[in-house]
Amino acid sequence: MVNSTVFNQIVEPNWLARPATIVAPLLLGCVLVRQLPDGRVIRGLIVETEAYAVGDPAFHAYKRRSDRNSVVFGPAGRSYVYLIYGIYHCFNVVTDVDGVPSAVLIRALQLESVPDGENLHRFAAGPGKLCLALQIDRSLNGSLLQPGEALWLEHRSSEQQLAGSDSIVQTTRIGISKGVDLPWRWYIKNCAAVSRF
DNA sequence: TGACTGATTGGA
DNA sequence: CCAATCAGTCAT
Repeated sequence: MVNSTVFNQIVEPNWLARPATIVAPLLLGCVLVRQLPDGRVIRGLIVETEAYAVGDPAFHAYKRRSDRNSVVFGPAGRSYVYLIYGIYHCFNVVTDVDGVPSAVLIRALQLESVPDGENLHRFAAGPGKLCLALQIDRSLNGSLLQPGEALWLEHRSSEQQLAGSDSIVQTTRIGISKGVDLPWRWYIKNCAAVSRF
């Protein structure tokens, strides 16, 4: 009864080494931690996720391995970051076992604080916006998600336990033109930091 | 609804 | 080589 009530447990690669459709809802309520080059730390509660997996036509790895998507073919516990529409970045957590392409897109965070004048609940409400807020770009693609690196994940603390499955909404994914019927998007119900309701 | 932006991809 | 596409965001 010492550290467990004070410090969050780190999310380990083995915990992520399951199908993206399993991990994506479990990541809701976990904390994404960003340590900036100057040492400052930004923490955000994950409130919206999407799964991308084998046989999924919307997945970047649907057709073949390439320079861009190679990290999602590797073992769980690394970041997959790509540039989208020429201007924004998207951050994913690589999941499932080595050799099975799979990832979870982190779509929105609830931050602890935001710059003066910014909306606390909207500053990281969207995959491009959260990468801006946490200064995530392609230089972090393939990085290990563990303390001491630029990014890591922590499990839900006792103060932020989700009430139960009632508090999670499962629906279809956003912004894609293929695989639109797969219900592989999850978000925390009634959370003002979700990108779209 | 459409403008913006540039890496990536797939087809000549 | 070139054209289309794109897991987004914001202003209109």
